[in-house]
Amino acid sequence: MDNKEISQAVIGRLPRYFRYLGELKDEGIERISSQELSDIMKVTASQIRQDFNNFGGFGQQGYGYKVEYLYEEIGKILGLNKSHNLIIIGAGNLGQALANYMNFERRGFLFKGIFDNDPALYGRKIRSLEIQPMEEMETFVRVNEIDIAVLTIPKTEAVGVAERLVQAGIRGIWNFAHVDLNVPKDIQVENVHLSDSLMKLTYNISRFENGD
Amino acid sequence: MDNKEISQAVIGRLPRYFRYLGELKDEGIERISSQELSDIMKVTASQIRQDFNNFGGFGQQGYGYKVEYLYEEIGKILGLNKSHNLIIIGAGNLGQALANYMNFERRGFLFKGIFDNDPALYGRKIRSLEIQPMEEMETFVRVNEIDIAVLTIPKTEAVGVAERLVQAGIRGIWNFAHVDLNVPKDIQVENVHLSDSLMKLTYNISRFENGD
DNA sequence: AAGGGAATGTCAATGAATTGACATTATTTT
DNA sequence: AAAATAATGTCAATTCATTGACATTCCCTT
Repeated sequence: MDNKEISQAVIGRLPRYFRYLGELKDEGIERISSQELSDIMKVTASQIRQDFNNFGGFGQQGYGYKVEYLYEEIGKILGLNKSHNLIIIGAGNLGQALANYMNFERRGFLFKGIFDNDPALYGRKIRSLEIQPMEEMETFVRVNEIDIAVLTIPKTEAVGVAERLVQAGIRGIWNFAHVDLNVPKDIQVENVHLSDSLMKLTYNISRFENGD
Repeated sequence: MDNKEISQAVIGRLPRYFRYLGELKDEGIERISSQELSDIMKVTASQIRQDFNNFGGFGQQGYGYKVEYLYEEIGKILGLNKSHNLIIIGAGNLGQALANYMNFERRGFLFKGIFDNDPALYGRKIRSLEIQPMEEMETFVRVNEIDIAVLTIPKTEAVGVAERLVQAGIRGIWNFAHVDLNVPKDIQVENVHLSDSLMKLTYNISRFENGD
């Protein structure tokens, strides 16, 4: 593998390529050119080739790309060839919704535990997982080799919990709390700031109303 | 107002400024310089000034920015001075979680209805809102002046429902379905593709493991 | 009231990302 | 087997975004 740094702009596009290629594969399509993919995905063919070439050539000149092979390779790049153990911190509405969402499991994301600090919830089951007290979080992470913690707790608690998770050896945090976490740079954080997303939407709506 | 196009890169940063300024305001801090904000937010002071200047000068030379004023102005830019009427399409786990999330209401996002096509759910209440059949969606949008539809339905249904919403006069779609919607360009779409986000996280985790 | 200090607003320079162009190479056809 | 075709891989050009530098302007103190 080439070890030059890949820009996050490129990484951000990989899941979308992966999704479209998966759909093409399911439709039984075996090969595709960057131009055809360009038409479907509404991005330039040049960008597609440029993006893929960051990881070495996946295609064959004069032929195009083999859909299944390309799909598999992008999956590997995204780390989807291995399974990942996750825990959810915060058994509120959002935490429960994510725990119940089956599609993640199909991609190798395995929910191993769910934690909360409300005693009223302890022992309650969500899809075969019992809600556990937060005190047991660290031990659980170590014993069960948890890679990823999903933070669905209020922002006031999030920073402290993140620190504890880092101490316990977590590798990545999927952060739904509306706060920026400050963790060592070898710990990956992916933020999902829903209200930020909603504000972008209202900006674009009102911008359009004001005749732009 | 200046009507030159503002890049989405800038727009994407506005909610974060807004959040930090809100916190500063709550702490009773009245003024701040781009350099101080830079230290807190870990972005360059130059970028902060450049970003704000897209909308005309908010600051005073030699003094800095008035926190409250800046907060209000960015709120206006983001369209948060008006309230927005929303409906949720899809009363599954995620739809219910969003309906129950109180913080949106505080910012003027008013959930007016929730729809599903499962008759077993009709009439069931989520926070004072009865789940309604999807057939009533279009009429409801028109009668209640709904701006924004939140799509929390499977991707197979999402494209068709989006078209119906556009016909009914929706202004924006907050799309949680894992599919790209194809709508007229005067209709705004903001995608929240959770699995894409999770894949970015696993990419960064595995990239780090492979000693990059 | 005037001068010094401080921080903005803005211009220029740099850096990053995207697009365009084309030589190269594999495939397919004759 | 050779020529024609097709589409990649890659280089160069362009566009866009970020950073740096500084003159200008405003506040605040004396």
